[in-house]
Amino acid sequence: MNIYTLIVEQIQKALKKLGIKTEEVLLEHPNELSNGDFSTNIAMMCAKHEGKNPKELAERIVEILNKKKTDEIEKIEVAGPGFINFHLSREFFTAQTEMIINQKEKWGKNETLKGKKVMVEYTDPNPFKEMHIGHLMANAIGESIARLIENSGAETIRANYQGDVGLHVAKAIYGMTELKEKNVTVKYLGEAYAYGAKAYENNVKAKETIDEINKKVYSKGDVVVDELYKRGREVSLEHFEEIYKKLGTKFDKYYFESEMVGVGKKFVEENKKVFEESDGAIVYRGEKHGLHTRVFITSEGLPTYETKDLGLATQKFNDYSLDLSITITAEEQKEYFKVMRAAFGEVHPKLEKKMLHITHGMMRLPSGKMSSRKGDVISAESLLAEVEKAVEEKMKDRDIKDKEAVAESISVGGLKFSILKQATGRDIVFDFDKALSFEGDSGPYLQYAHTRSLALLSKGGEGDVKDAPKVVTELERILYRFPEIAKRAKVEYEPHHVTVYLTELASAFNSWYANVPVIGGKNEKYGLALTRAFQITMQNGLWLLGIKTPEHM
RNA sequence: GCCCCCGUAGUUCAAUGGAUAGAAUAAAUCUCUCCUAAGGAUUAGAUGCAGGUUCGAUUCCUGCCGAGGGCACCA
Repeated sequence: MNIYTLIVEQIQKALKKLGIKTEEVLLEHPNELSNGDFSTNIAMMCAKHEGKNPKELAERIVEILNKKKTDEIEKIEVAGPGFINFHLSREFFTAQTEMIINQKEKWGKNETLKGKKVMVEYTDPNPFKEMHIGHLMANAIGESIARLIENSGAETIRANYQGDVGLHVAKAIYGMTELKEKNVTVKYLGEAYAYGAKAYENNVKAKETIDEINKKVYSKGDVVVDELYKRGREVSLEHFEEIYKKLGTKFDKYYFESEMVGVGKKFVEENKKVFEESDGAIVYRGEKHGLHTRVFITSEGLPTYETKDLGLATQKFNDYSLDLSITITAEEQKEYFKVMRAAFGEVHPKLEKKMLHITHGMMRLPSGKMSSRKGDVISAESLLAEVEKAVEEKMKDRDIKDKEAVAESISVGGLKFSILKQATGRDIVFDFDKALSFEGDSGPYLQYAHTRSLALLSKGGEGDVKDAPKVVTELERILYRFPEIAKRAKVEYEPHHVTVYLTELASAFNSWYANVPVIGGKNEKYGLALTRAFQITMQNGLWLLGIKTPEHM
C-alpha cells in the first residue's frame, strides 16, 4: 500500500471513531516543506457540519492518529486554521531511495492506461512549406504527451498528418513553373512558395493559374504538375525526417491530406442528411450545437480541410481500435475542430466521444505576432541551428567527447524545455536572448544537474542505503513525489507539471551538492545511493519531456 | 455583433478552493587551493477593477476594463 492511501485510511478510521461522516479525504503536499510532507484540510471541512471548532476537531483527530502511528510517519501536528500535517520518517525515505534504485527505468511508471490504445497526432507540417517554430511547439508538446501516455502503460501510436494538397501546394508548384530550377532543394521550394504566394495576391492571372493547378493536383491528370508535385513532396518529406530525427520523434503512422480526400468525400456523400447545400457549397450547420456554419465542399466541388479531417477521423478509427484519439494543434483551430467533430459525431456518436483536441498557444516574438507576410516567421531549422551555434560557442573551451552530439542534445533540450515549462494552452513569448542564455530555469540546468550526479557516481561508485543519516534532506522529500507528478501530468495532459517538478528537484540536488560533500562525507554510502536515486528520477523525468541526458557537458 | 482563451513582481512563467502567492530573469552583495561556477547563498519586488458565493478565493459566479484567437467556400 502506498503512503497516500495509508494515511487516508488512518484518517477515515479516526473520523469514524469520532462518529463523523467521512467525506472524501484528500491529501496535498504543503507548499512549504516545513509544514510537513502531507497535509489534510478534513478537520476544516467537517467542522462546518459538526458545529465544532476546526482546530479542536483537528486535535482530537490527531490524538487518535497518534495512537496507531506507523513507522512511515515521524510526527503529526495541527497547524494554521486546522490543517493536519504529516511529517514522514527517515525509515520511509530510506525505503523510497532503495525502491527508486531497484526500479530504475520503471520508476515513475504507472498502469492507469494498461490495455488501452491511444493515438497522438502532432506536428502536422505542410510539405512544400517550411516547418516553423509553431510546428516545433506542437512537436515538443505532442511528443511529451505521447510519452506521458506511454508511461501509463497504454499502447501509444504517434501519428503525423501532413498537408500535401491544397492551395499552398499549388502556389509552390506555380513558383516552380516560373523559376524553372532543375535542382529541387528545400530552399528552392521555399522560394517557389514565396513567389507563388506573392503572385496569388498581386496578379489576377497568376491567381487563376494557381487555382487551376490546385484542381490538377487533386485530379492528377496533368503530367507537368504531377512531376513537380512528386519531386517537391519527396524533397520536403525527406527534410522533415531529418528534423524529426533531431527532435527525437519517431512516428508510427503518417497520414496525408491527399489520402483523406476520398474517404472524406465519401463520408459527406453517404451522410447527406447531416449536411445541407448553400450557395452551391455543401455546409454543416454548427448552430444546432451552439457553433457556427462551415463549408465542407466548396461550390467548385473541392473538399475543404473540414472534409479531409472527417476522412482522417474515419481512417484513424478504421486503422486502429482506438480508445482515445488525441489531436494536437494550435489554438486557432479550436472552434473549427468543434464543428468538424460535431459533424463526425452525428454519424459516429460513440467514436466522437473518444476524440480529444488539445490546443497549444502561439509562439510570439517580444515584438508581437509572427506573420509570414511580414517575413518574420522563424523556421524550425534556422532556430535549431541558431541555438546550436550558441551552445557550441559556450562549449568551445571544454574538452569533452562527442561534442557535437552533446551540443545537439543541449540545444534541442533547451528549446523543448522553454516550450514545456508553461501550461500547454498558453502563448509563448519567444525571446532569443533568454532562450540562448541557458541560465536558471532551463533545459541545460536540468541536464547539468544530471551530469553532475553521473560524475559523482563514476567517481564514488554505487552507495548503500544502510548508511542513512538521521536528518532527512529536502532532496529526499521531493524525490518520492515523481510518480504522482507523472500521473497528474498525464491526467491533465500537461507536461509542464513535470518540468516544474524537475526544476525543483534539480534545485534541491544542486543545493545539497553544494553544501555537503558526498564523496568523503559523513554518510558517503547513503549520499551515493541518494545520488543514484536522483539520477534515475532526473533521467526518467527528462525522458517524459523528450529531453536527452548527455553524460558530460 | 456573437463564441472561445487569457490578465500574477520591471520581464518570462508557477500555484489539484487553503497556511507567509512560488521560481527564474533583470538589480545589489557574497561564493571555485573543496565531488563540473551552465552551480550555490543572501537582500529587495506581484494577484487588472468592482461586487458575490465560502470558515477560507489567484482559483468558482456576475459585471466592467484590457489583450489574443475564431466566426462560408484557406489550412
